[in-house]
Amino acid sequence: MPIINQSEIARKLKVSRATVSKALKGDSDISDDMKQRVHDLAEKLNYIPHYHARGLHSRKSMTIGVVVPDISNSFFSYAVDGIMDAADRSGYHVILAVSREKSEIERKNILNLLSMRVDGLLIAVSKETPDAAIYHKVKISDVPLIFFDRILEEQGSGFVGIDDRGAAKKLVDFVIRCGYRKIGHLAGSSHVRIGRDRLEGYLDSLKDHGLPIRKEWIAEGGFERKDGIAGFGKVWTGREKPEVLFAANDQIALGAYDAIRERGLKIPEDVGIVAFGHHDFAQIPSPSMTIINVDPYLLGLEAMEMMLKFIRGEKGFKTTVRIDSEIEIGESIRVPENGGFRRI
Amino acid sequence: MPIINQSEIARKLKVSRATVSKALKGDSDISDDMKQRVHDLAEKLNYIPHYHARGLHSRKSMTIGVVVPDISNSFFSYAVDGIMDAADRSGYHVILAVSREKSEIERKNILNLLSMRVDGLLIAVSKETPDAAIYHKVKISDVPLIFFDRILEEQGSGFVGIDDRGAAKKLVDFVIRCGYRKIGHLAGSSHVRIGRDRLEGYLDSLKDHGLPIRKEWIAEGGFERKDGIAGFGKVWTGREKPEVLFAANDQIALGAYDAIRERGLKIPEDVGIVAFGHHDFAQIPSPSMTIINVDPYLLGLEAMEMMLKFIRGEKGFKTTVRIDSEIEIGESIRVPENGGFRRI
DNA sequence: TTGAAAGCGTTACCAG
DNA sequence: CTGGTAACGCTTTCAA
Repeated sequence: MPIINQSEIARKLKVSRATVSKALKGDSDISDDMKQRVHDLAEKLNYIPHYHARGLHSRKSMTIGVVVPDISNSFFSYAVDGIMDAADRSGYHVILAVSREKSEIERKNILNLLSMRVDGLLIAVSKETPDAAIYHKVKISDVPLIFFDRILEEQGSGFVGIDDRGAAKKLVDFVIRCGYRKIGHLAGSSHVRIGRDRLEGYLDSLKDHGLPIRKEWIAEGGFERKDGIAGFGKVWTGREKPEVLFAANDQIALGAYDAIRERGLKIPEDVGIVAFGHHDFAQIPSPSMTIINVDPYLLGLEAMEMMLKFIRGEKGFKTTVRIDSEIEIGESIRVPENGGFRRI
Repeated sequence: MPIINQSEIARKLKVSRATVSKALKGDSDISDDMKQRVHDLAEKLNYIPHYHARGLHSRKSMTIGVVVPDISNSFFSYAVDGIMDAADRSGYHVILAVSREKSEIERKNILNLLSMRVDGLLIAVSKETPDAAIYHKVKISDVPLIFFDRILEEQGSGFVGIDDRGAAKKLVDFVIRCGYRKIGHLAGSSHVRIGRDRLEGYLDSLKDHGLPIRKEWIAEGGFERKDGIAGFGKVWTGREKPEVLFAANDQIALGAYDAIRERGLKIPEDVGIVAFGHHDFAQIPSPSMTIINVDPYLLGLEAMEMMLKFIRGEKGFKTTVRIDSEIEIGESIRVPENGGFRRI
């Protein structure tokens, strides 16, 4: 038996459709008796309101479209968690689409969501060079657009992201406070924003503490495991070795582990490793690793909250937000026992 | 500028809405010239079809509702990946809802999805005792319902799950083929289906190989890390120790690791550990662990494919499918070098 | 307190 | 080949 509609109820009750509609939403000008009868019958006949028919009229879908590059990536799945929680609280629904890091799929996803008349779009752009045309389309269609994590330069849209530079600085500051002075950096590519920002943060910290910048201890490359292996090779050639290496992400750290193991070196005795990441590192169990723990859940929460402000037409809020991070101390470097900072 | 509609195009072109509608979907009885003009203007005015208005008429949403208990759980995020891929191929959309393992949220999610008039419902039930009423509602509303991974006894619905029993047997068979005869089991709770099935598979294998069942080497408990610690304690008390332990999941295995480390024992020299899981174990890096690798992606794929058969009204397909698993060999047990089966 | 009618964006059926 | 009209399920305004 397919789901019935209001007309059906109206017919059985020999009243008009309008009466049923009003009774169902508790409109004050329907008698309590009528309301009761309508509700009872609705329950009995298993009536379920038709969300989109309602939306057609109100021109609101109470739905936010979200596009992420990859849902199996724990970073994004936590972010989506945060997004959904924030949406829930305000009675919004979320429709999730996955772009698989392909801008073509991203384009289709966005078009679909627009077709569904979502009230807003929350997007983490794919790694591929984006299709600017689709974003132009979004813009002229007046649908609020907010980017999270990955930004696409598109003026007039909001952005919520991790404070990479600040976090990197925070982590290196910590390492320095642990007493280390010789700190290298296995950087990612400086063609990518996160690569640049993390490198900048590292440099900020060194400068702040009056430490020299030793180019031979900075290895640029990619963000893959192999880049970690190669990077370690580069910074480990000179006469003087760094005491601690700051890896720009988990894959690079993993590669460094490989290289270290291969040389018969030990962590943290011979060299310490700290890395940029979040607590659900897929490959390196975080308890054994000292990381700067970025919180994707919080990022999702903030992104959706910014969206809601946007939609409600609030004024004067910041349209660019950067999420702060916390240090999680693992066994990959030696931390002074009584330095007064077991947990930062 | 809000998104325009067909009427707008019709007005500007001084033709009827019907003509525009037909031209846009390439109906054969519209002149090529007219089609061209309509398409051009649509493009120019940034027309985007209204998905739900269309659905209102066709009474099809081309959308499948999916409910999972937890999207940050990599098992489910991979499953959702599979679900979305299969849906995509057939032009279906997916709306994802997350129940946070709460049956009350699950109930709301289902109601929402029904309100959105999804064409089908794909559900992994939450751990809490389910609200049977909502499933009854689904049933009488004629919306196709398929459970995946976690089943709720509800006759007439499809189910796609992991073949836990077969997989457990396969893994223990492998351990036996490696030459071990003393194999214990850190079981979960036998009140839960997966606990029972994995235990059964373990027993199946022992029986098949004519090995005795040693009750003192089977520890039942829960599925948490602490249960792994406790379980190891139980099976490690007797005079004769097992050579290999089969843990019913990753958390239990992790607990066993803790207990083993605490006693100063070594893996795999003193005791081997194999476990039930999938390749993206959150806590134990899978390369170091021998596991029976279940594939959640495949599960999602199969579940959605069953749904599509259901919707298309195909006949005679199996409504219960169990997904097979593969062994992934890690360093947690010693495997004979030339046993002829480096990879199964 | 209830009902009639118009409208939301689209499609389908018939006429012309 | 094109257009008028009703219908999809619901809400809202205005009358009764």
